Amino acid sequence: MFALIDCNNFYVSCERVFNPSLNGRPVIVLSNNDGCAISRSDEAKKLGIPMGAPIFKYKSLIDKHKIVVLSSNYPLYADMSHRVMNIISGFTPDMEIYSIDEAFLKFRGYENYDLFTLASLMRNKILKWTGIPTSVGIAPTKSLAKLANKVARKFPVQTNDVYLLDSDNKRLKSLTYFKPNDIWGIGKRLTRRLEYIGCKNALDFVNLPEQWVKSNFSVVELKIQQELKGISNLNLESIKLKKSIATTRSFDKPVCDLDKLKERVSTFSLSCAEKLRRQNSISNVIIVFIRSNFFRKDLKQHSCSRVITLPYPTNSSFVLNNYALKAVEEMFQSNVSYKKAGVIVTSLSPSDNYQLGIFENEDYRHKPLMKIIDHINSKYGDKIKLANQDLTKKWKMKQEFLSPSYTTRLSDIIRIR
DNA sequence: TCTGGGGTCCTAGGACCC
DNA sequence: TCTGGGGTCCTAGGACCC
Repeated sequence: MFALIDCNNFYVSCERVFNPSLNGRPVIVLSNNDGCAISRSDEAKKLGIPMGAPIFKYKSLIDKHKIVVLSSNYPLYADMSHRVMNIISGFTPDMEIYSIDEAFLKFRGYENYDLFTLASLMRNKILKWTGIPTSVGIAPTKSLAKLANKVARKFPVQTNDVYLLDSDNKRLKSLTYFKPNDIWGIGKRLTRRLEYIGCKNALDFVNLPEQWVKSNFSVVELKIQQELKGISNLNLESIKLKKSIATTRSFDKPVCDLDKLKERVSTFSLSCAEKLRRQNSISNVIIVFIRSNFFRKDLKQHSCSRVITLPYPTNSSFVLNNYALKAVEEMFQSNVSYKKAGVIVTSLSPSDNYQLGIFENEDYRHKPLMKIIDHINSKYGDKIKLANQDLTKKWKMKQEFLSPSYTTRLSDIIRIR
């Protein structure tokens, strides 16, 4: 059996652990730049704040119901996530950390155990040790465990936050209850197409001919369909290196100036290079994109990306930076206001084991320098930059409602009188 | 006025190879 | 008049996840 354990309203729950006055009140946590609501307490959900809601559109609702608004505090959430995952890993070695607030577990050889009781035990331990409430779904496949988790979340009182989907009757009942959109892997677009051909609930999707699903959608949806029939197709995935690494940002104010845009892309490419070195990878392909604000239909739109295959794989800040800047110069249009840009490095391989180029390879010269820079920057904060980067900290994320880093910064630790 | 960031996987079409 | 088959790699874009 597989289990999916999910932290309820994770970011909001993290905030509540250290600020209990938020309990029972509607709370939302915002995305970077205080743009959208990305975590909502049950109270805020009930008031009608949807996932991803831009807050400026909900100002009156927020004022009217005194909804507490917080900026996202990633150091706090990452640390709390770590603690929760640590506790979970004590229950079974077969664990896949699926996201910051979710983990899949596999119970091999647990035939004689009562999984419902075991899951409740795990849930209570996490709540007691970290203060984070969770829900658990248990089922024969990963997709069904996801669905079972939805049942637990939807009916917390009836299920005690744990749902064991262990019979065909329960499977059919759950599939009938949920919409295609509730299925893990079926999003808005596919749901629209499914509804068009008459699928009202998840069971209708499962009953479609497999051949039709494969040819009209793809093998991904076929696998999901089989998983929902109880045929296990997806296994736990072991921790592995990232296949791509990205640094992308929206700008507070639109950027019309090439030099400013270059400064941003430069910083993003260096950030990617640093992340590459941290996981001991090198990249062979770098993608750079810039784009205007597509919410502003009244302005001239421009969205462009360049995929550059490097002459040799590298994680050198200098090499990646040079190619990224060339790409921006090529793409930039002078009469456009840019709202977002990003750098993605992909086609990654291990840095200690790669094919050398015959003619050009500056990497070996940069390597010791990169090591020193990384060391200094991690020890003293980002002190070493390239000369074309912003040295004045002009680019700062909007975070007006930021909570303290309770668990990761000494000066922010709570004092008890 | 103000609308996030970081990932994965798949497909189609074009260009190229022998 | 009539022009193959089996591959790889690249690019761009789409769909999904949290």
